[in-house]
Amino acid sequence: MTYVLEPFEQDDPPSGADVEGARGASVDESLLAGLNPRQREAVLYRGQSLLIVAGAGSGKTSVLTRRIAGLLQSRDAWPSQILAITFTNKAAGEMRERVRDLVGDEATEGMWISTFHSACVRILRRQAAAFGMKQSFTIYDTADQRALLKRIIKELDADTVGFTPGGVSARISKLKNELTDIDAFARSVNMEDPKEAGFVEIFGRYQAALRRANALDFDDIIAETVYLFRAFPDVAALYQRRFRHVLVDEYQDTNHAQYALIRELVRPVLREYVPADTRMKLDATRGIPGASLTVVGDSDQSIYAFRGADIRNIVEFERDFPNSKVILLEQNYRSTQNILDAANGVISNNFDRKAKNLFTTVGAGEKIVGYTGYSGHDEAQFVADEIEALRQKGLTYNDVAVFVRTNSQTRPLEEIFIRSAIPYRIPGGTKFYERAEIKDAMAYLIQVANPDDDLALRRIMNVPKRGIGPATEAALQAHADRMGMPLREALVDAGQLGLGPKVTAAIVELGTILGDATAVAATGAPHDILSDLLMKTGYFAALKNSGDPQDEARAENLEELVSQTKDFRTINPEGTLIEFLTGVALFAAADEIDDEDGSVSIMTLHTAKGLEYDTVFLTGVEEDLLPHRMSSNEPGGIAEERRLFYVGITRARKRLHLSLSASRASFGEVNVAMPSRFLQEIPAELIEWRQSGGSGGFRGGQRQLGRRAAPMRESYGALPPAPPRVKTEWTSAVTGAVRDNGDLTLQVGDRIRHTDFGEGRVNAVTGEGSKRIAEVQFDTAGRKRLLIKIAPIEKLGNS
DNA sequence: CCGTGTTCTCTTTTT
DNA sequence: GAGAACACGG
Repeated sequence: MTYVLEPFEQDDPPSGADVEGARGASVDESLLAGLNPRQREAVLYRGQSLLIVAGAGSGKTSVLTRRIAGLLQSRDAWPSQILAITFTNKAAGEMRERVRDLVGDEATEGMWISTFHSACVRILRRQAAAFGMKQSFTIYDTADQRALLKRIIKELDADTVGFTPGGVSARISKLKNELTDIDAFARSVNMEDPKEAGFVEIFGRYQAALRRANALDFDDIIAETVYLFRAFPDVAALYQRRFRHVLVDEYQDTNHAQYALIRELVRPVLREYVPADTRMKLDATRGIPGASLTVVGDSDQSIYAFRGADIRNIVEFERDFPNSKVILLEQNYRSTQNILDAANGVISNNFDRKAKNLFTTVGAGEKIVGYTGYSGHDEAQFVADEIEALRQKGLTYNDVAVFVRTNSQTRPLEEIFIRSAIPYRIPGGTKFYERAEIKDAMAYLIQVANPDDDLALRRIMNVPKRGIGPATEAALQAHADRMGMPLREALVDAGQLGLGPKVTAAIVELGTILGDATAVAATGAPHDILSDLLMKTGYFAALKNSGDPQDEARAENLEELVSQTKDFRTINPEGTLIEFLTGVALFAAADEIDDEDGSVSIMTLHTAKGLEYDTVFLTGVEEDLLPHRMSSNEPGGIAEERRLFYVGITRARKRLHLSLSASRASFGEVNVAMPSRFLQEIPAELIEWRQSGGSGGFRGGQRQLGRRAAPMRESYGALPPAPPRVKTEWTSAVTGAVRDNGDLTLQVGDRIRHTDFGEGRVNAVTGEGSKRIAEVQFDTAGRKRLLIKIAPIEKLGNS
């Protein structure tokens, strides 16, 4: 984890910072070097509110960082008066780095460059007392949230009437993103309806439990900050006075709560909240004018509607902030014209958008390569072969990214990459922090930092095994409820509960261990606390002494966690346990991308946003995957999927590969897949379809690891233009001819030949129509299941 | 209370 | 095809 803490204490502006500086001093010409006129304007504009509509690859990060540097240079701002919000911690780190390169080290001090969540957590910790929480509050991730909801639903027997943790959490999240709290919601809803009343009950209990546990979920982090500002104008004024320039990146992906937060931050400061001795420039009412706001975004790249992102925030910016200036950046500095033409072709199918056409001066570049495999593995093999072929031409693994729509698509890619000895990483896919043993260790740390967190305690109460089962836990819980204390305090009272001597001793010991750790939590080094806990509780020993071979790996993972806590302390010498936990909770997939570690990155299209690569493989361009099946019911769902495709395409600098497969395994079974409708939106002459050459499947399995054969497929050149929009069948010219065995009928006992697996005998045939599957016992390749319609097979006769 | 074996559900994307 | 939930026997 590379998360770097910013100073925790209130970093007051340097004395004199609220003086009206020598405004309008000039910006050094060198700061504007290489910028086009529009970009220059975006750097230099000094009005109240500015919207930069930045098409993909239009150099917005460059503009944003220079704008910040320019504000400093021209004395329009002190560093500490700047608040820049980015989408990921990684983006924040890079922005800080680039501003530092422009203006020097000390000039970035006190500047806040962070994500919405990090900034809000920072504010909330400082102001915790104001809204009745302890500074040590912990953050619940989606899994914690679900675990808690599951418990509540079970308590209420609400599962029997159809409430699921997932469904409820989605709904709560939505409400919080709309700043609808439990009271407002309860008022708005018909409580006669048992379904609604049930939801209100669950929501209420959930919120109460969070409060009792001194915890916030992701959505609370933003919403509570807004509520805090609204309830305490004096607290809001503190930040309004401090942040005179607010800059927000990826504005199209802000949700209502985030929008409201920004509105609060740039609100003028009323006279009553202006200190008497201020030297800041006052407006006519003797208040302080609102901070200047710069937002950067592109509605064509809005891909987080499912998370409450509201595209209207950017579309209606000019209405929301009157007298705002809008600057459009359309020149693209990233991709070749072919790639941009494909992108423009796709996105122009979204109606209801402002016309915008990306262009470049770098020339057409290479054609887009298309490939249709007959299975996910075949598609993955194409990617692997192509990567190796490009490597012969000098491309490095770092330059390559493989995009997927869903996480499950990474599996065949991983398998083939391992087989092909291609180094890869899956940011956000390792799920290190989601492993059971890591969650256990984290629960210990959370419990130590925040003893009110009953959920964390329940998780580790019997890990390692202490003989505390459900009955014992219930007894402890009952005692805690009776006394009105957190579960943690009940541990030390175990002796009063008439439990067995052995289990009582174990409980008291746990209480003591946790108590000792909490005593040093505020200042102690996280790695000391963690290794102490792992030793004293016997968790580490339990894994080491176990017979289960997997436990060895688990122990290693714990060692890895310990070493991460060490790294944390190296980077942040004063970093506390609670700060470590915050960093982990707010750590995002994109934060772990390392573009210099010599490996190919495999990631979801969502994670890919904001990134760029020389060579991009966009895989699974199929109906039901992209656009995803789930999106087709939702209003605007297809348009959002199209934007997702657009985002993927525009990540590529030089080479773009679009691939798909004629069949896709999901949820254990294989289904026939159809090419995505989006493919038809790309001018056909831009794509050069490669044939699968009749080969496919686990071709990689027949080659030696690490040694590469020359690229094996020949190009058949561009294929005829796409047919009109109809349901495409698999003989389609859209995607290049793919094998289609038509109505080939196989029966048990038939002999067949497969291009990769050789000859075999059909053992069974199952399924209907295009999904008919043959189970074949091959003479040498073992038993396989094949989709009869598309497998590269021929019938030899009946044996 | 614990371990094991079986059945069942589920898969979109994420701070 | 995996992970959770449940049932059952020690």
